[in-house]
Amino acid sequence: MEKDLSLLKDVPTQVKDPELVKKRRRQIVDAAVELFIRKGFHKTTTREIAQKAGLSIGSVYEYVSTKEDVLYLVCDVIHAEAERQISEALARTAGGRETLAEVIREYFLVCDRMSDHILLVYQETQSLPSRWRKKVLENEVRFTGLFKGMLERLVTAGEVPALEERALELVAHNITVLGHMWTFRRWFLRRHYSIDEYITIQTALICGELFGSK
Amino acid sequence: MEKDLSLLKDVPTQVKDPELVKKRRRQIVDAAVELFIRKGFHKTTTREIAQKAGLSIGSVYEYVSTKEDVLYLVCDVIHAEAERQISEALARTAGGRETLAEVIREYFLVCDRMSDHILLVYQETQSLPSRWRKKVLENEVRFTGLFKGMLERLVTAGEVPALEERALELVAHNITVLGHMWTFRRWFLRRHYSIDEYITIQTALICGELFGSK
DNA sequence: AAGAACTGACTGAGCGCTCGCTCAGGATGC
DNA sequence: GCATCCTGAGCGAGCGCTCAGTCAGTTCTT
Repeated sequence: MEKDLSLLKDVPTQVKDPELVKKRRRQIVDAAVELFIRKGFHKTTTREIAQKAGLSIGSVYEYVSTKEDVLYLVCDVIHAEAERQISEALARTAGGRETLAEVIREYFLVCDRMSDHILLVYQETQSLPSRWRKKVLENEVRFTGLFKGMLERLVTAGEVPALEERALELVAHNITVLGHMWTFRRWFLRRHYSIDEYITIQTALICGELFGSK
Repeated sequence: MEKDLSLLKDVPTQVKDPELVKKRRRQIVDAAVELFIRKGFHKTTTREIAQKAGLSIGSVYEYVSTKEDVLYLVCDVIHAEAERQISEALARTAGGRETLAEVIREYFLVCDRMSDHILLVYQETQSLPSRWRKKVLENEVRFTGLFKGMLERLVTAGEVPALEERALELVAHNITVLGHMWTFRRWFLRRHYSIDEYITIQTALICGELFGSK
């Protein structure tokens, strides 16, 4: 809900009723996500978005002021959804020895389920006005921060050998990006590995990074 | 030169003289690379490309038949350049114990130098007609294959412990993508790590993957 | 040698169309 | 009857691509 407020500040609307704004924007975003995934941002027209959302173009422009606004809203709900799922997974795990493997597993499964969306963010972030591109990138960092925090907790709990802080941070980035790799190399990886295999092998490799010779 | 022929087959031209085609396409690609990097594919107009290349739009369309053709040519020379540099590095290294670290170093340095170009390929591949998108992705696999080959040679030479073939292949992918990571997270990484630090830490981590537990 | 005929690279005005966005007017609810 | 929300025809800027025409250089003809 704090989120909603910040969005209302960032992306202005002509419509007074905040509940209505929320509802209509949800319609718009849902329509846009599917179209952007299928055709890309540039090849999707505002008319298509309006039609699929069940609104007229005029109405759409009551709730956003540019097409880029729509893209920003889309990126935002994708991030929110991904972060929600990961936070849940982090909260679920006990914090013991198996935490690392469990969290990696959950995260990679999220990447698998949301691969279309992750790809979308990767490819279209550049089309955002720089002010919002920055926000999207900050989200990525916050996201990686979740892993870094977990790793640090494991280190202080003695579950994982102490590494330099900088190395630990890079491991967090590596985990994040290896999840993304499953999405943007899936045209190759899916032909050769199941998601379970992928998770198993990558987990072993990451454990090698942490426990391995240095 | 085999390459030139295949390009002439893939991307037709009205102009008879092959040397001239090569020269003019070089002008077009050079102009387009800079514009695509700065403004993106969609926001760059064919007129801008023509002007920067020192040709009229009409002339440009003697050498390509669509704007997408230009993008494909651009992706192609980027790949060719990257592959050339890596092959050279691979050939230079002796093949002994230090090969792995050296090749990783060279590769990451290439990624650093070419980061704008790598980013471009990542973001605009989707704008290619599917026939060419496929070709670009095949290039990525061939590229990763270079690392896989090197790793296999190290294993048979006994420099690296034997891993399952599938794990070894994923390590090759990981190396490739961690190089790319330096480019598409540079807005963050460059603020916290120098390229040398990045190489040192990542190399240690990758060695952990290979020599580490499991 | 000189003109005629031809070739092929190059030019750029302009066609046809798309698309983001607007705004005057209509519907609805209180 | 006023505020709020919705509608969609229409505007106009911009874009990819075309094509009738130019011209330097080459080949053919006499």
